[in-house]
Amino acid sequence: MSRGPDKQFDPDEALEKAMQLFWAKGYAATGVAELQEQMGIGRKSLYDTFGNKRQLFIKALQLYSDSVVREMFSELNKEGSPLGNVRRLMRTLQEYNSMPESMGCLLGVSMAQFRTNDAEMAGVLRHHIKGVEEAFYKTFKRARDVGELDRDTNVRDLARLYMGIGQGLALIGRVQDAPAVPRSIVNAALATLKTA
Amino acid sequence: MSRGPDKQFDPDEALEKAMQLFWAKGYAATGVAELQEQMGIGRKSLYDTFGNKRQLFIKALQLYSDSVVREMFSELNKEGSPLGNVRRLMRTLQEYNSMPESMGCLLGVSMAQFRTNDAEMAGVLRHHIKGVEEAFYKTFKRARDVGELDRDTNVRDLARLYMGIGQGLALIGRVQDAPAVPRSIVNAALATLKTA
DNA sequence: TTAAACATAGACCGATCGGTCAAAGAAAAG
DNA sequence: CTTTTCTTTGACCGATCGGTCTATGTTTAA
Repeated sequence: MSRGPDKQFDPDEALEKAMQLFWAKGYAATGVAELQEQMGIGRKSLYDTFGNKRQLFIKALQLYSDSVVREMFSELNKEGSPLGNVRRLMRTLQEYNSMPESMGCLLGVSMAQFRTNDAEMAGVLRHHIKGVEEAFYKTFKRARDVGELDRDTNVRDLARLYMGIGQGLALIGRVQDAPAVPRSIVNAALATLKTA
Repeated sequence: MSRGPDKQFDPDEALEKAMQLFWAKGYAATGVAELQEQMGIGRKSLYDTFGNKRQLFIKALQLYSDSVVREMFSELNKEGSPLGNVRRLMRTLQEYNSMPESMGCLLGVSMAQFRTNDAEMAGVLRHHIKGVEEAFYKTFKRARDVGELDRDTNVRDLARLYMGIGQGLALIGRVQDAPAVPRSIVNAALATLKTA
């Protein structure tokens, strides 16, 4: 048996580049030629390694969840006050989405390009945002357990609200040229958490 | 002087159809051939009347603000409790974005396709979402004046939060197949308004 | 050394992209 | 009528779309 030569590029690095491009421009507006240029690989390699544009995109979503989202939300798992962690995360999100060239959230950008009529893609996106919801859910539940939230707080609802606020914030950040609006959104969001 | 024949189509109706298509699919994924088919006009008529695809899209955004958004937010201007109006509006948004084929908000869908690097489009989008912010702002201010909100409530921040929640809700609604998540978001959002 | 299994670059495919243009038709003014 | 001005149709443009395929390495096993 022969195994042939190894790839001359790192598929993970290439996928990372593809993710960045999809993130900035969205699925439809990103061309394969542009992708292969950014990824630094030939077209055949792209199709052999990732299938096609759509499958590449789905893999990019997975990578986004596993890296960007995971990294960002790792804040929530730190020790100490759960609500403190939420506040720190939200301030980070505020800062991030205030930058003049901020690209928002790849999941949100993608939800704007697909709908339930594309059952597979809608399912993939639901799966990923469910992950965000769960991260908030665990944290708010912990907050309630330690008494930082009222005992009758519906932490499931609250988690979904914060996921929604995050998506709205990221979306709006894409077209903002000043930090005022993101700041307001996070200010008002965190103000509601004082009902402890 | 001769005036020549009138148009055989209603530009307003054609623009309405274009708006619907951009709304469902987003700017990049909507082709001109598709547009002219849905609008029921020839290609030359489309370009003579609306300029080009981009200008047509900008006109569609304007129409969306003037019709869909205006209609939806007229709820806020009704007499009676300002916060009651907000609650009714949010429940309407919840219902709308729970429908299995919901398309979210054209403004949000568009923010996902453009960024600050496209200065003109970013400005147009900022302008339109500012309108949403103002609608909430006036209502929350009125709520504070009537004592439905604490005197020290930052109504500007609150307005921006609700605009953000609305965008997040609309975005998530595009890929949801069950009403649970939109319901949670609105439940939790309205729960924070009880601090009157 | 030869053959099999892989990866590479890039030509190439039909289809579609956004946009233009020429020809024909229709209405109003003379 | 004719002329002028406008609209319509649809052919057409170069460019790009996503995707395939051939030809050429390149590496490993036999």
